[in-house]
Formats: sequence, C-alpha cells, structure tokens
Amino acid sequence: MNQVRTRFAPSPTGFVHVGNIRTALYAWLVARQANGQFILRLEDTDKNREVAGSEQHIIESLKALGLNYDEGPDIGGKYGPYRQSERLDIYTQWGQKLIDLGKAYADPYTSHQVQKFRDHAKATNKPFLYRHHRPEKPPIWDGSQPLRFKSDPKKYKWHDLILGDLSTGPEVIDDYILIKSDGYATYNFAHIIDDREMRISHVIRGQEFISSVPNYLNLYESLEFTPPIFATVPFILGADGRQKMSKRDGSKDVMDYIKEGFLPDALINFIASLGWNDGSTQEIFSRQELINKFNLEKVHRSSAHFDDRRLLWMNGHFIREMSFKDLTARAEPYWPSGADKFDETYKMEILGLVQERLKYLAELAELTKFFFVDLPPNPELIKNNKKLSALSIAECKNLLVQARAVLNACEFKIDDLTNCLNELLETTKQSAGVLFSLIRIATTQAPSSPGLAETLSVLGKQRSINRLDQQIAALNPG
RNA sequence: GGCCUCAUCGUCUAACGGUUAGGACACCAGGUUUUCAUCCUGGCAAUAGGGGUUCGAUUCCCCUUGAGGUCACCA
Repeated sequence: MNQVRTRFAPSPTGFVHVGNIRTALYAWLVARQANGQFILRLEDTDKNREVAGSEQHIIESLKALGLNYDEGPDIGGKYGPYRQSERLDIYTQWGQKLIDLGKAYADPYTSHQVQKFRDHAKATNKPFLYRHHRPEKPPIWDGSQPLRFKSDPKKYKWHDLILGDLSTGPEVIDDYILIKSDGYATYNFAHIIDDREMRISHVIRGQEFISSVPNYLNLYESLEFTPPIFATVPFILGADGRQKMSKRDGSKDVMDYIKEGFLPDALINFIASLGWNDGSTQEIFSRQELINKFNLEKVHRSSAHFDDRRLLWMNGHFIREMSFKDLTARAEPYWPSGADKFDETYKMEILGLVQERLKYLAELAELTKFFFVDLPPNPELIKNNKKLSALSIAECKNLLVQARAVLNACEFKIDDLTNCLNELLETTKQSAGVLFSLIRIATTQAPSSPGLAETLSVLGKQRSINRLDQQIAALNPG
C-alpha cells in the first residue's frame, strides 16, 4: 500500500567500508524489490569530523557498485535538500514546536558541569542520565545553549524486522540533545525529522543504534509521528578480530576493492550473503536474483566475520562466468606496462588464456607480464623446481637444445605444438613433468603460466625460439 | 557497573521440534599428459556449558559462560 522508501544516510567522515555498504545494499534491495525509492542523504551535522571529499567518494562508491539512488544531494529530489547541513531551519522549526509543546528546553549547564555529572555517575558505576539533573526553570532558548528533549520515561515494546520483538524499561529513556549550541541538529533529532519529511518507510541501520531506539520512540510520540519500520542489521566483524568493523581497525574502503578489480556483482553477492541467506544452499546470486529473493526477515541476528578468501573465490567465479566482451572491457586498465605496444588480437588471446585463473583483475599484470617483455633468464626457477632437481645443468641445456631444434621445425598452431611436444617426450625419454617444466621456464621465466602449448602458440615462434636461445646461453655447466 | 543484543565446522551458512546435523570457502589427498589455475572425486571439521518442557531439542524456556553494543553538544 504505502510506497516503500529506504535511505542510506552516511556521514561524510571518510570512505565507506564493507559494513556500511551492507546496510546500503540491503536498503537498496528492499527498495528495488518493492519498486520503491532508494535515497541518499548526507548526515553532515558534525563539522569537526567532516572529511573533505567524502561526499564525492561515497557517491563514487555507490555508483561503482551499481547502487543507484533516486534522490540525493547531487541529483536532488522532491523532498530535498538531501544534506542535513542545508536543512537547519527545518530542525529549528520542529525544535521550536517541541518547546511550544513543553517537550524541549534549553540546557543551562556548561559542558564542564555536565561532564561532572557524568563523571559522578561513572564513579558510582551508574549509567548517566541527564534527566536526573533536569533544571526546574530552564532559560528561554536563544540558540546559544543546547536544546534538549524533555523525555517521558516509560517502558517500550517494539518490533524489529530483523531482531524481532524488543523491549526496554524506562531507565533507558533520557533527555538528549536535539540541537547543539553550534546550531546543528544532532543525528538523534535530524534523522527523525528527515525520515518523516522524506517519507521513509523502512529505517535500515546498524546495531549501534539499537539502544537509542526507545529514545526515538519517545520522541516520535511527542511529535505524534508514526514510527517507520525498523530493521537493525548486525555488525560485520573483521576477519580475525571480534570488534565491530570500522574505519579504525583498518577495514578497507570498498573503492579499494573496486580498484583491485573486484567485480561489482561479486562484491554485492558476497556482501549480501554475509548475514543473509534465502534458506537454500545457493551461493551465487545475480543482481536480479538478489533483488527478487532478498528478505529482511531472513537477515541474521548475529554478526558475521569478513573473510577475504571467500570473496576471492566468489570474485574468481564471477570472472570466469562473465562474457569475454565484458571481461575485455573490465580488464583494460589492468594490463602490464608495455602491453599497449601490442595489438588487440594478441592481448585478447592472452586474456582468453588467463580468464580462468584470475581471482581479481589487478592480478592480470603479474600473470601476463612475460607475454609482453623478455625477462632475463632466472637461474632460481630451474634450481628451485622440484621436478628438475634430478637433472644437472648440462642435462637441462641438452634437453633445451633438442627442444629448440624440434620447435624450430614446428608450425606454432596448438595442434602442431602438441604433436611436436609429444614427439619430444618420446625422443628425449623424459616425463612431461620434467621436459615441459623446463621449456615453460625457459620461455616464460615465470613460476607459473597457462598450459605450455597454448602459451607457446600465443607467444609465437620467433619469440619462443629467441627465449629458448637465451636460456640455453645462460646455462653454463660447472 | 546498568540496560540491550547475539551464540551451528577455522570462516560464510542450511536444517515446520523427528536429518547419519547438509552445502560453500579454506585446508589435505587423488584424478584431468608440466607448473599455477579451472574442473571432478574423496577427506578433515560444528550445535559454548548446565538445567528444564517434550516420546523426542540445534530448534522452545531458564541459568551460566563468552562476545558485542550503548550510557557524547559522534553518527
């Protein structure tokens, strides 16, 4: 019936990490599933913590992941402005209304005095409640003092789509600050006004807010607002830490994952399944499947750990599944230096060989370097190779000389190469493990490569023979 | 300390109160004529502890333990 409208409301204090982006993703999925709207709102009411460039960075991150929003600070919308710093007069009006209702008052204490109250509470191991110090005759609010909510402590029971039925006693209700002495509203006030004015239907946010909900309920009542639907998403914890993932403990900027060549769809799939599952054993979901199947009520109540290894696997899976055309476009920025001197056909052949072994696109450079530059022979590669340990340098050299002769007489098509290599196995009486390792090292100077025949075929005859010659020349027995 | 939340393999997770507690990642072993990767097969590995309720508990209730959040003129 009612239009579904969800929002992502970050504060511009830096980048967006995986924990943040998950609440954004869930909100986005809920909106898209219901053909509703997804809104970006910037909670920039703390000038001290603001980090320049954050807004752009957050927008860039959402776009990179394909989490498009219908209304936001850069694109506007029917219920703007979408930066809280531009909505100050709205908060002031509602603040004044609360004063008129006898539900808000000016805080007469200095922050030093309040701190003393707080210290006392702490020293006696009691939770701090400002309302125990509520002034009897507060001054007229002139904007220079903080404006506090005059709470009405009582028990609350409410429903959370994820956590279920929740309840608290009156002891958690307090007189909190609505508008700071610098004129900016606090989150606790601003988001309630904005959610109302922006017609937000579902408030999807992290667990850190759960203990504030009863206070919000108290304010909704005073304002005679119908509360939105709540969905409280648990934390994502760091890989080995138990702490909530945050910017402090080194959690990565999602843009870093994008830059390393993690695919948006893989990232979305991975993040969505961190704490959500449709009840089946399905692991891989397309974006559309996620939209169709996502359900807030199936989001876990417990927090999940972030495990890169699973992300790596999933990203590799998406890379292998993607069309070659898409891969070509995505891979473009990741070629090793020097690759631009080669033609597209050559690059495409190489990309075809490595598609199944890329875990993230930034690996492309390292994996394909030898296709573009002649690396100097590295004696360590032969020396450290287990299969080659039984051979002397002279024997290696001899085998390579024979290989060079046969390959030099070979057409460099896959079939021809396979035949030549098989012939070589018979004449040299070597196992494939030994012979092919040797040739592979000589022609690639890399610890690993795609299959030998494929690699040689793409490398081409001249380059391959040259490299064999180089390796042979570098092998000096004794 | 008060209040609140959470608890299945190392990790992500499945299981109308009835399953040999399933799948995936990772790891280990084997296979697909070299390596790495892919793919296939197999293996290792969990219901935090204790009480109830019940014919029967991973599942419902209570306690304990452990973990996290919150008690800001931060969000």
